[in-house]
Amino acid sequence: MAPLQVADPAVGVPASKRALRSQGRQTMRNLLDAAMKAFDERGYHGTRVNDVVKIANTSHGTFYLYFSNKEDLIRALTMEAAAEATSLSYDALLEAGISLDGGSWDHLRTWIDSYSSLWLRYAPLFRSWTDLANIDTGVGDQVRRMFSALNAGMASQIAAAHPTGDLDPEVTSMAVLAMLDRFHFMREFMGEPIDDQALDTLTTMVHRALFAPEVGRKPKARTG
Amino acid sequence: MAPLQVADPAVGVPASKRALRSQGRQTMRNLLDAAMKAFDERGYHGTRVNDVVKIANTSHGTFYLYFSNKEDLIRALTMEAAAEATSLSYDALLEAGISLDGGSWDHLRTWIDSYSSLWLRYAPLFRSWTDLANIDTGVGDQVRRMFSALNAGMASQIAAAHPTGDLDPEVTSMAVLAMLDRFHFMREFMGEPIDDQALDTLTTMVHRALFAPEVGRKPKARTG
Amino acid sequence: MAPLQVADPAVGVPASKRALRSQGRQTMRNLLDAAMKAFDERGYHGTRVNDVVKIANTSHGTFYLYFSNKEDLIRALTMEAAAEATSLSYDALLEAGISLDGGSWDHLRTWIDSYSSLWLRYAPLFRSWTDLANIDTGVGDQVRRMFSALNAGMASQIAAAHPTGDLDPEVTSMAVLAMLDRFHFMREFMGEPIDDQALDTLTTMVHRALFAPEVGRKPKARTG
Amino acid sequence: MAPLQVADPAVGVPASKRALRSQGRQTMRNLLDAAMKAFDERGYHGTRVNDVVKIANTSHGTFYLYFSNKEDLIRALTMEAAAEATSLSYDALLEAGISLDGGSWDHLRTWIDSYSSLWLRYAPLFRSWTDLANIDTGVGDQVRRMFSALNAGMASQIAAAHPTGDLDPEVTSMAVLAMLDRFHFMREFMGEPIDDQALDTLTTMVHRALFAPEVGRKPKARTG
DNA sequence: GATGAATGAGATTTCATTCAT
DNA sequence: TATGAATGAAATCTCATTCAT
Repeated sequence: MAPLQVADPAVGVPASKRALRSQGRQTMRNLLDAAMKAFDERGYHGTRVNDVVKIANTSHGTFYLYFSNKEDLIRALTMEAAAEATSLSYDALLEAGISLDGGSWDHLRTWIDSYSSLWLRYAPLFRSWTDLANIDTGVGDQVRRMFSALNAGMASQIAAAHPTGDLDPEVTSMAVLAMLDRFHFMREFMGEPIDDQALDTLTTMVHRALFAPEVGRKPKARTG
Repeated sequence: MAPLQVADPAVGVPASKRALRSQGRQTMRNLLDAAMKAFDERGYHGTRVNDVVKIANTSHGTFYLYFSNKEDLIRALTMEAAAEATSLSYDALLEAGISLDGGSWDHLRTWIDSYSSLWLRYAPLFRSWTDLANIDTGVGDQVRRMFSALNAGMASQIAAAHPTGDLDPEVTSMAVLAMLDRFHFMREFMGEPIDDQALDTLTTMVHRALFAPEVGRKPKARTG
Repeated sequence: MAPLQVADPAVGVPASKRALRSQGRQTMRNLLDAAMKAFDERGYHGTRVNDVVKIANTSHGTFYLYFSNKEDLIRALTMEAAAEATSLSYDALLEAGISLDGGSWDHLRTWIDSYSSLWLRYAPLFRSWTDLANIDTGVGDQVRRMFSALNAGMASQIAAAHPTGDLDPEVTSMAVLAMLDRFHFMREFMGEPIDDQALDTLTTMVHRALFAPEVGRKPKARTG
Repeated sequence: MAPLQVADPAVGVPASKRALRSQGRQTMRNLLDAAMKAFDERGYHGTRVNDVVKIANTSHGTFYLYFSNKEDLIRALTMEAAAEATSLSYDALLEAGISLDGGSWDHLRTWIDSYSSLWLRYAPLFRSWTDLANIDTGVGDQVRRMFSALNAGMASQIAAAHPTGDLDPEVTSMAVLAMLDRFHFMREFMGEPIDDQALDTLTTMVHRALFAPEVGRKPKARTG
């Protein structure tokens, strides 16, 4: 089962200035890639501009030709990642012929697969977001926007599948995304593999959470 | 439904030294609380020792009387949090008379409630861990140990409830913990409340994921 | 003929923060004095923070404990200088028993003497102002305020001496201050001494310009 | 009353090299003008090569085709200004039929007018000189030479007008130049106009200072 | 115990100048 | 001629940590 085809990041010109010639574009790409590598190795906060330029095999001065500082850099990367992530949302799912309407386990699995490869690709970034989103307003808003879109798409899929569902689609959807996201992080952190078996299990859990008939007792009405 | 009684947070002597008189004990407590506050406002990396001592209304010099450095401080806090978190694990659950054996929604709800209050109490710390765990080995290991315990406890509960279950209890349990943890973060981040309704929904989802009969297709055997 | 007694600079706490103990006040004083020395040797723009701390025999970090940057430093010095300069204005003159009312050459000489010693004391600063006043708004405004006061005082003295004078006192006064100020700069720049003889000549010129009966033709009425 | 005719500003080749075609000549002129504009806005020290080339609508590389460095640029401008200023000196005055011999107010006024338009034209440069002259030896010497010529010319005019004068012509002349120069600066700095009225007043003051009969007491003989 | 002052390693950033095309 | 890209020396600034009182 192939992952969803994700959109070409393209990205290119972040917060920047003058139009770049091809040499300039290449240098900028190098810096972005280098940053990703550096973040992976040492985390955002542990990464020095110095580390990035060393990996990109260029100079300090050059870095500041393309980014006004480290924050600018992570915003550029975030923009790329957010663009790709959006490709996993509602419309993209439909376009890819994937729908949760029928409660299809396979469709769900395909989508989770796509999410998984996205996560793996941008893991260093995703890890940083947790911390950054609460500090840097720029990144925070970017992430919020992206996440909003993702959540809304998922929620409407869920709603469509559950015309008479008893759970709030927005809350449900957020719980699903939370599980997916953090599961990846935890597996890596604990040194466990993220393989097909793990994703199968994950899929089954999500599938049950969304489509299983109610078992056991329902929550009582509450005040507050 | 009252939250699980969590362990006395008094914690005890961090990485530090000599027995403290009550004045000293108080100063130290002030510093720890101040640190928590500072982390909440600016994140771990954004927090300067300066910020902490200002909030604690004490001086630079005093800080280093109680902690050998900034890491020492966060390790102390982590230790407190980890101690409390452990109280949510297997043994604690049993002691509290809570068991998932029967697939009781109410028992699950009680446990989730406990988790929720723990999370809310230590949110600033939890947010930092994501980033820190990859940088500071000390904290990383503390968190890993704590998480291991939590996961093992949860997994054995699941196993007990599902003697013939088809999903790996360790993986399942990690997915549940992931969902709980991240759900809280996301709700806060998106400005949504973490109220009884949200926790009910969450509980129902976990309950279904764990105890629902299989619906739809099962995963096929895979290679890889 | 003794220079006017100028006010105690006192100054002390510039843009700064917490109350300083005596050690701190001393360090700050050292830095201010060192800065003056450095500016004298290399001009404001030629001076590095490094130069200042080397002269003050302290460290980089200490500098930033007292000043947030080089601009902050020059603003502190400017404040001192402006305070002293104000002591040469109207009220100070009267208090010192000096009045231009009678067109007294001696009184004028005394005042010019005071100005001269002020200038010599703050020469490095005065030189920088020309350039800085147009760049840094902070310094610009400080200087403008001080100069305004000085000019107003002088103008009212002139007006008092010339109840029927034909020249605008404000313009006249500015011309006098201009001459005094720049004369000092030029003498230094051209390597000529600023001695009693030079100041006598200067005094006589100012005296004539202010009190001489009109000689030759007056300006015709003009348009524009 | 028309200003003195000032020398052709075409200047000529600065520190630079090969004969320039007309296109090159134009580019160079653009750069010089741009520099003037930049200096006016941000002062010499506040001006980056970048600012200049942006205003001149050309590139970094091009700048260094015409000037070997930033100092070279300001020296070129200084040379232009100095050439024009020299046109206000002795010979130029005589050639223009202007002489202070007779103590003519009108002749003085004409000369001051010329000085005034020169100053206004080169204000950004003049402002920078104060600071620069103490840093850059090249510019310092250029200015000193120019000023020397100006002063000598003025002094001999004064001497001629005062065969039996009691004041040192060199000192007197310097005081006059000082007044003229700084008066312009101060008027601009304080936001006051430099109009005919102001220049009339200035002229009258200089005229009195130079030609008025002694009033009041003379300085006593001094030692030192 | 407590504190204000001092430190300096190390990170960030600027910008005049050179270079390859 | 002209240009965009690259460079790196040198400056600024931060902040965890130590010290003297």
